Amino acid sequence: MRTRHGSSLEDLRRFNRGTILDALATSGALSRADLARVTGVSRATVSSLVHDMLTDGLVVEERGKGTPHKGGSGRPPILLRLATPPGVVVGVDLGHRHIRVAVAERTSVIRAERTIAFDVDHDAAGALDAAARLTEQALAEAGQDLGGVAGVGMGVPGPVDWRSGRITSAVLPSWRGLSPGAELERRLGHPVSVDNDAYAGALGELSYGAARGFDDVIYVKAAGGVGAGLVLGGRLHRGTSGIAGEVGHVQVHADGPVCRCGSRGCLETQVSAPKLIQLLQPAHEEELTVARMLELGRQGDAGANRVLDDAGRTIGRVLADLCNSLNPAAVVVGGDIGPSPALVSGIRDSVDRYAQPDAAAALRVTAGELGDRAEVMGALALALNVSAAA
Amino acid sequence: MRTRHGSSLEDLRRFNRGTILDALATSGALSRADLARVTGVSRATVSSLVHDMLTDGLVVEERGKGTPHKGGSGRPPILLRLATPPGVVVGVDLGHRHIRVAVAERTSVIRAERTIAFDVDHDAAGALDAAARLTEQALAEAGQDLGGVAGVGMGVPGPVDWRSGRITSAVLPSWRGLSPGAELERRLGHPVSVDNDAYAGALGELSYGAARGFDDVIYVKAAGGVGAGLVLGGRLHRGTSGIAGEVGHVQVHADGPVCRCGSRGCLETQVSAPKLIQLLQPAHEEELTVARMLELGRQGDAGANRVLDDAGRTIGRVLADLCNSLNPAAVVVGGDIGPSPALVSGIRDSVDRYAQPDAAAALRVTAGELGDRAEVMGALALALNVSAAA
DNA sequence: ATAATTAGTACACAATCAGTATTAATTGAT
DNA sequence: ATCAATTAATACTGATTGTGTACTAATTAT
Repeated sequence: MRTRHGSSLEDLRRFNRGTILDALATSGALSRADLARVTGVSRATVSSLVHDMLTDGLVVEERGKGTPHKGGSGRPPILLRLATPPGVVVGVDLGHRHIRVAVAERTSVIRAERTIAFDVDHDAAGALDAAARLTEQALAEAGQDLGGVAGVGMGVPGPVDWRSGRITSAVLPSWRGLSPGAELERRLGHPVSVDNDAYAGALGELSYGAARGFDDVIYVKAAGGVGAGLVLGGRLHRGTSGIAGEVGHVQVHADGPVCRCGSRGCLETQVSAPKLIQLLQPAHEEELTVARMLELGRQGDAGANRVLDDAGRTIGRVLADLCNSLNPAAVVVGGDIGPSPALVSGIRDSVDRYAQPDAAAALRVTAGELGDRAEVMGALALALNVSAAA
Repeated sequence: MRTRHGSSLEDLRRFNRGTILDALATSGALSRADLARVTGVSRATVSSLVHDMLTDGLVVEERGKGTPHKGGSGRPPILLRLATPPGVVVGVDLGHRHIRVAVAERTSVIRAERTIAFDVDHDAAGALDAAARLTEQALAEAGQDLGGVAGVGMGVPGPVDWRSGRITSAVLPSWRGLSPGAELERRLGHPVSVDNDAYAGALGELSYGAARGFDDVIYVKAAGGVGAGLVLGGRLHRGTSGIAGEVGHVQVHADGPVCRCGSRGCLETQVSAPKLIQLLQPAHEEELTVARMLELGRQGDAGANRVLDDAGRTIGRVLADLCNSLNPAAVVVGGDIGPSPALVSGIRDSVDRYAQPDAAAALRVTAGELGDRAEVMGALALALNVSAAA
C-alpha cells in the first residue's frame, strides 16, 4: 500500500489520487468499481477522483472494448487506463565500455534506442559528450526534440553521493570528483537524476523485470566489474554515503592480485568479464568476446561453462554471506554475463552450500529479465521518478 | 515526519493525532502553539486534537509551572505532557545462559528488574516457566499484578518467524518448532510480542541507546553466540523469513572446528565468550568468567586484551564486508563482551583495514549505551509497540 | 418483455482542517 | 494602578473531502 503524506485534507486527496494512479500503473486497465475494490476507497470517491483525473487528462476511458466481465451479466465496466502523458523521458546507461540511450514514452514504452562502444572509464568528458549526442539522435528518431523531454535519468559506472551528485570514490581517475548529472544537464539543458549503474539495474529489474513485487532483493551486476543494488523493504538501499552494494571489493583471495581499488584479491579481480575471457582464451584460436563466450556456453562448450560456473560459485560465495545477513527473497543476476545459465547455477550452488539452509530455502536465484537493458530501464525509472527511489 | 496511514478522514485524524503524540514523546513537554509549529498542523486542529486527548487521558496539562517564555511577554503557554498511561509493560530477555525480566511504566521507566542464570538453550520449557515466575515477582515488587499489564515483549535466543511466531532454525533442539510467544502467553494470560535477542538488542539501542537517530545501523551482539540486528532505513530489517542478521555463521576459517549449526569454521566458533575464556584460561589459576576477563582487560592485562582485540578483529573482518554492502552510519557493539574497549577497537581496526575507505570513513563504531540491558529494553520497546518495528 | 446483475453517479451528510475573530493571561511602560 | 503589547488558546465559520444511499445505466438470462 502507499505511504507518506502530509496532514491536510488536500494531502489526503492527493494521497488517494496517488493510490489510484499506482493501481492503474501496476494493473494496466481497471474499472472504477475495480479501483474501489482494490484500493479500499469508496466508489463515490473513486468516481470523483477519476472525474478530476479525466479532466486533467491523466487517465483515459476505454469504452465498449472487450469489456471482460466476470459474472456474465450486469452493466459492462468502463475501463480506465493511464493516459500517455505528453513528452518523453530519456534514460542514459553509461557502462564501463558502452553507452546506451533510450527515449521512451512516459508509460516507459521505448521509442528509440542507441548503443555504442566507448571507453567510458578513461574519458568521462568524452562519454558525456557522446551521451548527449546519442540522446539528440534518439530524440530525432522518436520524432521529438529536447523541448519534449520530461525527464532524464542516468546510470554511471561508479558510486554517486546522491546528495551532492558527485562521484565519491576514487576508482576511476577520469571520473573522480565529477558531477555527471550537472555535466549532462549542462549539455542537454535539462535536469538529470543520477545513480550508479548497479542501482540503475536494480531499479530496472525492480520496476519492470524479475524483481517486481519483491520486498528484499539483491541485484548483482556481473560485467566489467561486479556491483550490487540492494532492494530492502521495497526500496533501493543507498546507505549513509550512497555507496551501499559495493560487493566487488570483498576480498576472496588473501594473496590474490592487486585490484584497481588498491586492495588485494577482490572479487572483481577474480570474476570480471575480461578475466574470464583471459582464462578461456588459451583454449581457442579466435579472439574471444563476452558474447562469444556466452554463445560457446549455450552450445555446451565445457571450458566456457566451467569458467562461468566457477565465476558463479565465487560470486555465490560472497552472496551467501550477504544472504545470511539480509535474508532476501531473490537474487537477480544482471550484467553482460548475467544471462549465462552456468553462471546463475554456479551462484545457486554456492549459495545453497554456504548460506544457512533457511536463508537459502527462502531464496530464488534468477537471471534478470531485462538483460542488457536493465540499467537503461532503471535510468528511465529514475527519470519517471517511479516510487522505488529512496 | 510520520508516515503510513489509510485513505479516510478518520485515518487522517488518527494520523494527525499520532503526529502530535510523536512530537510529545520526543520533546517531552510542548504547548499547543509549539505543537502547531513543530507538526505543521494548524493551531485550531491541534487544539481540537489535544482536547480529545485530554478527554481520553492520553496527555496532561502542566499549568502554571515554570512556563518558560521566549519573548518575555505574552500569555504563558500551557505545557502538555504525555500522561503516563495506567498499567505497566513487561520486557523479557532470554539469553543463552540468563533470564532477565523488567517491569516498566509505559514511559519506559523501569520499576523492577530480575535477573537469574539459567541454561536457557537446553531447557526451553523451564526457561519460560522461570520467566513467568520472575515476571510475577517483578510485578509484585512494582506493586502491580497481571491485571495491570498493558503489554509484554520478549527476546529469545534464536530466529523467530515473525508471522507464525515459531522458532524456525534448528540450532537449539529444545527450542525447535516452539512458539515462545504463545507459550509465555499461556503462562501469563497476556499476548506477547517476540523477536530474537539480537533484534531486541538493536531495538533497545535504537529506541533508547547509542543508535538513536541513525537510519542505518548494525547492532552486533557478541556473547555466547554472535548475532546482529540490522536497522536499515530507520527500521529493523527482518528479511523474508525473519532470519536476517545471522552473522554468527559466516565462515571465517575454511578448516575450522565444526559449529553447532553443522557448518565449519563459523565466526561463532572463533569468538564466542566461552571460546575466549578457554583461550585465556591457561594463563590464569583462578576460574575465569566473562566479567573477570573484562575486568582483567580494564586493568591492562595484556593477555585478556589481546584475546579481546583479536576477537574484535575477527568480528570486524566479517562486519567490514557487511559495511561494504550496507554502508551504515554506525556499528553498535553489544552482548556481554561488548563493553570491552579492546573488542571495540579491534572491530574498528579491522573495519578500517578491510572495508572501503569511503564506507569506513562514514562509519562510527561504538559500544552500546545500554550494556546488558539492551535486550530487555528492546523487549520493552516491543511491548510498547514503539514505531521502529517492521 | 422482465428480472437480475453489475457499473457508475447525484446528493445529502458528517468529519475534518484552516482562517479569522475573540477571549485569556501575562509583561512592561506610563 | 492602568493600559498597551504580546503570546496562547478557543469559538466560529467556511471549504474540502470521503461515505452511504438512492438512483440511473447498460447488459445478460429467462
